[in-house]
Amino acid sequence: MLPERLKELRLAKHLTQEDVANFLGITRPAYTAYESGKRQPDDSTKMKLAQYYSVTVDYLLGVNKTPAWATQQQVTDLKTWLDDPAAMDGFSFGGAELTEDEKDKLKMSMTQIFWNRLNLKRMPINKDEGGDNK
Amino acid sequence: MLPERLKELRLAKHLTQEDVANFLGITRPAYTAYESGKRQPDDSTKMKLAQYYSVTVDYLLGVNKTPAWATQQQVTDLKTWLDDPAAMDGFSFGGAELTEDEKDKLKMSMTQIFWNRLNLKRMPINKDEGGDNK
DNA sequence: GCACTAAGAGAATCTTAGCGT
DNA sequence: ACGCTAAGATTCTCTTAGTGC
Repeated sequence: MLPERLKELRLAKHLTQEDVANFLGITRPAYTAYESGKRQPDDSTKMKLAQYYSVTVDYLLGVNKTPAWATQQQVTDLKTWLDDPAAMDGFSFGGAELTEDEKDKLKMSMTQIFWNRLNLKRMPINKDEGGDNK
Repeated sequence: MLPERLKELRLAKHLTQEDVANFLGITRPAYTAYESGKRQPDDSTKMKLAQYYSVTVDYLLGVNKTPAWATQQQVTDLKTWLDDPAAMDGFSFGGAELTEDEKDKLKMSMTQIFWNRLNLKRMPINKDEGGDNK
């Protein structure tokens, strides 16, 4: 998932692999390996990339995917709510309206909260008291 | 930053290092190294942990910190807005109100958007046309 | 010029085993 | 019980050098 994101974001800004490699302070082949999925950048590099493209690390990793246990009804509910213009209408940020990009980021976060909420209902965290100590 | 987060989240759930290690499918010492900061979990493990604790990977990595270039005025503006109860008043999510935990997560995302917005004004992305081709 | 691949050195990680509280 | 450390083997990453479009 991370390779696709990197390529998508890079091409959207009309940058070459060398441009990004120079920004990161690494060589071209090293960055190529990221987009090829052969190697993975460390945390520091990932955070640099996320800030460079103004996205979250979660987005780079593809965390905001629909979980496997999601029902079709839940997917529909989420989409309906996110696509409702009223959801973020009048939602100002320190006096200034949100841009479309910012709304997208906010929707991504809300999507994550949405699935987390359902996940908590499905798998409440409870300590495993009963061990295998015969 | 990640070590502190892991310990903080684990203790909040009253879990032992072994509990988390078993969940991740690794040994106790391996997980201990994460909290000690001696080793770093791979992406897959980080995503597991983020979902386990219902937080974002950005939060685990400490991305939502105040940037170094932030002015005191900006910090104050952000805090004032986030602390305003009206900011998220009447903000329902598919009919259900947000919990305090969910509001915190949303505030974290908005904080990130806030700093990203200011960062874009400071450092607009422009391709480096002028190379060193003498 | 841009993107990809190969080989070698270097660095990080995991498990097993053992120590301290 | 819980948490931390040491040593060995395994695995991954980075740079340099070279190929194709």
